[in-house]
Amino acid sequence: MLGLIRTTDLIRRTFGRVVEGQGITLQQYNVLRILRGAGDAGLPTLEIGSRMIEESPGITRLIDRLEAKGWVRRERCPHDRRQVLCWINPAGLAMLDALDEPMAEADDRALSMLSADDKSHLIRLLDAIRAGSR
Amino acid sequence: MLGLIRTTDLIRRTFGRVVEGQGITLQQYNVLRILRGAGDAGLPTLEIGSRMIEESPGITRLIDRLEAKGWVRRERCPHDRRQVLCWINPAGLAMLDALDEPMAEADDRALSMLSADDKSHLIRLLDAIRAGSR
DNA sequence: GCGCAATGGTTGACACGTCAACTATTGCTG
DNA sequence: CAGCAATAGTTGACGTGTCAACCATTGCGC
Repeated sequence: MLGLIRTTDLIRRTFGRVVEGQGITLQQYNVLRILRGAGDAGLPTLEIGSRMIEESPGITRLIDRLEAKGWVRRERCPHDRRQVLCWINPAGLAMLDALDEPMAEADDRALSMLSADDKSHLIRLLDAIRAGSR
Repeated sequence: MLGLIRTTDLIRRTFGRVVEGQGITLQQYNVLRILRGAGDAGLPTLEIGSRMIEESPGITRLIDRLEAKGWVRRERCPHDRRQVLCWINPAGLAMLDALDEPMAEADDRALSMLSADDKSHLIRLLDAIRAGSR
């Protein structure tokens, strides 16, 4: 239990330090990654939220900040005017690209001490915990 | 990586929900547990922080709130007037006691899907990650 | 077509976590 | 013993998570 929390905090900080070089936080990075994956179609606000682990109010403000920094564009959807679609813009894409390499390295380093077997076992155990904590 | 973060978030919320019945957060609960363990000797602020995973400013304010709710007493240490000692008081102890049982149950439930072997394996893997992320 | 519940978001308020800057003490060093 | 670095803690500012309350828009049922 405690080990889980401590380990995750450590990991989060490690990756946070990688992205902060670009003046961004880990959560903001995650949102941008999701938007990059969505491509030209864009994504409604809550859809982004559901791909993270967060409640909507957090998402709204997260995107407020990304928009203020000029990495994201938002527009009310014409078909369903309740929705607000979000896109990553070129500046955001460029910034993400600059992080791809360092993030991949950090990823390697973070789990380099585990064998492939260890990793898949870890994943199975974590999945089991989540499946059981319904 | 992602599994680690998702699982921990889930766990944190699960335990958070248990303690919120007493009008307390998980972090506040952790501080009180540490203070209960310290007994009559009390603990200096930063010592509490080092047993959690947090930087000092967070601790100061965490304890501000605990003191405001009447669960903790603070006093400047006479021997080293830089330090501020903290003690849990009777009201805090009573509140903690009320949580012992539900927390133990939640603990059982949270990991009930894992065998003893699985648990020790998980702990080993997590320890390995922390040891390697130096 | 009207009424109303459901859906999609936003705002306000509060608890954290973290960084940087600052105060108060200690205690070492010359 | 004067001076200064190290230690203990606090304050300010900002990003993030979460709850509750709220507004706008849709779309279903009658």
